[in-house]
Amino acid sequence: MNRVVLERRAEGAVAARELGDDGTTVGETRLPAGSLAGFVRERERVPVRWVWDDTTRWYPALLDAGVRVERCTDLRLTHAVLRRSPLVDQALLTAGETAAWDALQPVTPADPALFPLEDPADGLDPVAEHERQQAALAASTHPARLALLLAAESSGALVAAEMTHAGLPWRADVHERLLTELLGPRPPHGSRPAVLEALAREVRAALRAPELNPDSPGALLRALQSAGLAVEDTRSWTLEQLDHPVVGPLLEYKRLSRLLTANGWAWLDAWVREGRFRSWFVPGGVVTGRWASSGGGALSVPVQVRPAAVADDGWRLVVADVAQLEPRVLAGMSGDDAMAEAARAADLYEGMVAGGAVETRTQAKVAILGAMYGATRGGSGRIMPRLTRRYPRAIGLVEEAARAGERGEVVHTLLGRGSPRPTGAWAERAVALGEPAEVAGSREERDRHRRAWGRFTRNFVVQGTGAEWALCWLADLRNRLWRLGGAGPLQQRPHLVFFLHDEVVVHTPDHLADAVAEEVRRAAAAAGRLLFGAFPVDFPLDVSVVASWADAG
DNA sequence: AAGGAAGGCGCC
DNA sequence: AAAGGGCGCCTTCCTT
Repeated sequence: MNRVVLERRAEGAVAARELGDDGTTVGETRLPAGSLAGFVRERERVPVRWVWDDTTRWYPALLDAGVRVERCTDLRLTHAVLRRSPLVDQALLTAGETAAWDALQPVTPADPALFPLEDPADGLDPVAEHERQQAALAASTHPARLALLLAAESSGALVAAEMTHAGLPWRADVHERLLTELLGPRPPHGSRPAVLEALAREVRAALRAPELNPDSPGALLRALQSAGLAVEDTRSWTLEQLDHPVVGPLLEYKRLSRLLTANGWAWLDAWVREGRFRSWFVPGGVVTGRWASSGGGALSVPVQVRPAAVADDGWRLVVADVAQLEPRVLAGMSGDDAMAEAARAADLYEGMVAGGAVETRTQAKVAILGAMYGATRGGSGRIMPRLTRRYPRAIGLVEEAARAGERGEVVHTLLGRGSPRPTGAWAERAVALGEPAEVAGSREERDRHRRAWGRFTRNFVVQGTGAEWALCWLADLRNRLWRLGGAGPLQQRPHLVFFLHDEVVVHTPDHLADAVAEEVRRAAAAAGRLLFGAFPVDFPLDVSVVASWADAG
């Protein structure tokens, strides 16, 4: 399949350079300003991979023009992956431009408009960068895995742009009704809603602190202590342990205050337009490969307000999430037959009980989370030896990742995404043994940092490979949805509107909802095969076809 | 006035 | 024996 490299020129013109299979230029088209969308639409009739510096700089305008692309290489994202991958010879990526590619940031429509050719991306040569990346990939120790990662990462960039373009269907009227029921009518700017004000009065009375502002953690802590309560912080979890009349109203105040500040009327004003919630998804925004988001808190849309996410008339939401993604990924990447056997159950934790590793589901969950996060709250520590005997490869993999991190080494995901190098005095010690003591901090402090980094690398390999599975799922699903039909632009077909780590939401015409649900499952199975080949690890989904997101699950 | 740290809490 | 991963974003509070 040919590739076409797009490059901005002066005055809004674009150069499109066609590369043949061997990477040599076989043609070049110069496009005057305004003609790019038409060119891309035509060229898409024959399979092509677009190569561009950064999807956020090209794709939103194409989508606005009604043009969808099948595949791309996002050089900014693939550069970032390759630069950190321990499977790659970094010398092959090095050039005068490398630092500029390292520094390149995605853009959002909210960014101040850049004047033409003032964008740092415009000083970069995408053809040269693409050649360096292809050479590095070809020479890497696992070119097939890395190539899959680069393709998935780039597909993710397309999905992210498409999800922002389409937006998550959001009924402001439903949301406002919910706010009014819980908080009272919208108050004038700067004052508390009636329900919150009443709760604040109750809190002040219970603590005999008539001037208290319950939003001030410091003042609240002092008031609690003056009332004779032995607390060191004001977290909800701490307050729940207390027996005092203030606890009820204070917890309710915190719950509703959180709703008001995070997803209240101001949030609606800022983020919901024309029936859609539009935030920006940031592929590769997290070092592990998970996505970040920007604007509106898309990574934490509370269950409380999900009733407002409602499909259009004649449309449905297909909501799908993977049960226990990360333990399943751990079973697959470690090749642990016993854990894969447990993962054959719809509930992996029940599978562990059935396999005799533990007595109860709760034990199973605590133990697995402990193994993946490095936590051992009492009970988990006692179960670990049994877990290690029963699942030697799975537990061995995360333990080795933790030890490597503690030694200051880089670890990597199944497909080759590398962890960051540790910084700080303890890491320098780890690398250069025998340095003078007392360089920075106490021995205890250094050990604390070392163990914390071990917990990070322990989790990195699992979280990061989980993110790779999810990217493959998403990329395959995107293409399946497109093929499901329709002739119109994206928003008239089934399309993705939300993605969060192990969960997707598809907005689809009613009559295609069941077909979408089936494709979501097939895409999950395909992702499992892409990452783990024939190794038998299942990724069962919970799939709901609903009018409102709140009805899923 | 602006910026950042800290406390806190929502999501996976 | 103990050891809790990754985010975004709100308000308060302090510094510059």
